[in-house]
Amino acid sequence: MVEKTPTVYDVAEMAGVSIATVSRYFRNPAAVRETTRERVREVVRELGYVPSGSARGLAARRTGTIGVCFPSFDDVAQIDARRLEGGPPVQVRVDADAHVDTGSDLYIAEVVRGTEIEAWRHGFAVMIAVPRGAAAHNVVEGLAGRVDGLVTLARAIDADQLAHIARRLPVVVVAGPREGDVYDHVTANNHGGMVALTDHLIDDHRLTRLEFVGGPEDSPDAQTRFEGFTEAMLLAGLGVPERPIARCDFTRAGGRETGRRLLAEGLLDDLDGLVCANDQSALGVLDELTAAGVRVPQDLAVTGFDGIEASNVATPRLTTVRQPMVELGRLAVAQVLHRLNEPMTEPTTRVLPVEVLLRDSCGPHAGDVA
Amino acid sequence: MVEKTPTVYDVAEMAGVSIATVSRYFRNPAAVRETTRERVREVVRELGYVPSGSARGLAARRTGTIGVCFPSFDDVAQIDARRLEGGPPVQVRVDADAHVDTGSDLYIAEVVRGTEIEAWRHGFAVMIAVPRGAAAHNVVEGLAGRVDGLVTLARAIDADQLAHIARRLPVVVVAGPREGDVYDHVTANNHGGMVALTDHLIDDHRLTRLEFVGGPEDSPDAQTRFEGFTEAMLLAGLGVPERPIARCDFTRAGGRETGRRLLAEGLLDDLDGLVCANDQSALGVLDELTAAGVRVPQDLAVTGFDGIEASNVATPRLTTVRQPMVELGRLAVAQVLHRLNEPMTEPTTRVLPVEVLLRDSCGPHAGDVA
DNA sequence: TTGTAAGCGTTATCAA
DNA sequence: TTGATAACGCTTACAA
Repeated sequence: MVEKTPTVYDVAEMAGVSIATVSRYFRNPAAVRETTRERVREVVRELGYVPSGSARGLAARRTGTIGVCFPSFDDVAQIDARRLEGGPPVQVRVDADAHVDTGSDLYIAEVVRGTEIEAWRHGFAVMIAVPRGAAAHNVVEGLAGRVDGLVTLARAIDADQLAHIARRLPVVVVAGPREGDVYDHVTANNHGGMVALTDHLIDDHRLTRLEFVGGPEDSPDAQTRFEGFTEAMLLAGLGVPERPIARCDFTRAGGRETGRRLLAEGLLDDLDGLVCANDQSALGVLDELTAAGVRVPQDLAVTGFDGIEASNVATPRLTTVRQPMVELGRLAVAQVLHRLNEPMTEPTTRVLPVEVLLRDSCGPHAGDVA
Repeated sequence: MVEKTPTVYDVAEMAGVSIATVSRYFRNPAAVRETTRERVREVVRELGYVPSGSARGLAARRTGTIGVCFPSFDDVAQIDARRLEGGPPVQVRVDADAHVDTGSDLYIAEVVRGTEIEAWRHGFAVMIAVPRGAAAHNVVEGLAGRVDGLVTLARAIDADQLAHIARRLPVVVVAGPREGDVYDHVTANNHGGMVALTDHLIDDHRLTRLEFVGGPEDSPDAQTRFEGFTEAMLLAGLGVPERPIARCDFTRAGGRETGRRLLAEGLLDDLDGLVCANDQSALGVLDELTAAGVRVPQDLAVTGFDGIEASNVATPRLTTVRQPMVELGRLAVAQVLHRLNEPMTEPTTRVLPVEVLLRDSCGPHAGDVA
């Protein structure tokens, strides 16, 4: 950003054409004579001209970008404190314990990736924003003002503000159940997946004493999965726990903490299996069980939910339910785009299929299923 | 987007103030009398007013957003083909083989996460775009026109175009070496990390017959790591391979393919260890070695690079070099913001420290190191 | 195929 | 503390 920023006027003048022609050169090159086009191209190169997205958006009344909002699980204060540099260029250390420090949410990363892919397919860009901290409202408002439509994960934006911006642009909620709202929803079949998984444990492995490790209290996904679990237990005539035997925050560190607690309190002694609300927490539980000498699946079955890559690398490989995370993101964007054209149709709810992946952490498979 | 979009004019009229006051209400509320503020607030709520980011950006000559560009490793054609819906709501299947289908690049996800965090800290939004397919140029141009500065991963944007847009806004390149360019660079200490890791294999484990599994030909990171490896070998007086024993594309699937090939061709028979250019490929190699009955680390040591979570879940746990991925993203944004204020200073190169994590895949540790 | 000109919805300067 | 008003850089009829 060294030189004065050139505008259409500069290009037009230098190329000896009108600004309309310069605009056409970018928007609809075919409508410009070959020789003219060449002249404009030359000037654009020479001047280093880049069209202003703001001016474009203002004039055309569309930004060509989709907003994506998701909740943050990182500790803001901690982020603030962590310094960016310093220390020796290379540090060597024995990483004896499988410590965990990544707060990265693979699930969100995949959904975001899906939104980017679908947006790209339609020539849209993606703008991401995380409403955390005191300025959360401003973050969302800024985002809303800069995009043509918004995809938001459940719990990222408070209901009032969401209602406010939904008056101005299409909003699609990912992974949240409809709660009396009027937005389009895209979600995975959490309920069905968990029922099928629990059925498998009960029917094929003959496990009867099962408990559920829950997620955050306010996670609709975690809640739905718990309901799927209890429904399957109920239908099998088994005792149904009123609540999860424990809750954790969907992170692996949280899972380990939970694992330690359950072990310490002897809560696993009469158990056949632990059904966890997501993969990360299941992996954490697994860490602790293994460390404590509990054999999985022989002594205790453990299952996850999501189908992140780590679940497929763990020992034992984790039986889980794969959510189509990329597809969730893609479909959400597709729906935003659809509603941009068809504003007045009824709000929709799309439920994407899931896949129960039977691997090693629930016991040996009698044979192929389904 | 049902109602007519209200503007400052509508708000101003309805609140009985000028548009300037409405603008102030948003930009600098303290400069508006409390009672006036209340009146505007009321109207904004009532009208469902959301300020236009485009108009804002145009008038203020800054967008308040940072662009982030990264290369795509997904197969575009495949993306296009994959359908979004259909199939049974739940499918149950025995996932006997540790198949791999996720093309997600954890490294990129973490870097992007870092950019978002740092941008957020400064009140900026992040716009992401992937220049893939035929319209790659347009994607980048669109991005460049809509942001105040740009962070790009190496290889995402072609040199000509990068030079073009760098005339208009600050550009910071992540994970690419300076190649005669004038951009700011942020990178991890690939070289030092690999030297330290290789030294460890040689000095502490007494391994002498080592080979390197490379990454994509055009990856500067992969190249730098290979050089670190050969340098360490050379200094130890060991035979230095001219080139990697194999190359793969940084994916786990690619690693498995490589593993199979090496096994089939008997290339591992006289080897002590395999140093891989990244974690994903190391995990893939590990998959195949384990399947073939090769014991790691007893028969053969295997190491990775990156420090993604899966490397810490694998059996054996993968010895690797952890890159500060989030910090790379954060620092890149910080640098863009810095240059926005200080346009005329010399281009900088920041090299972030790495951490060699000694785990199980290189053999038992004699004791604590460093 | 090209040009003219009227917006698009803000911010910012200056004056009141 | 508030108001007029001139940019800001483009798109898009409409006319030529």
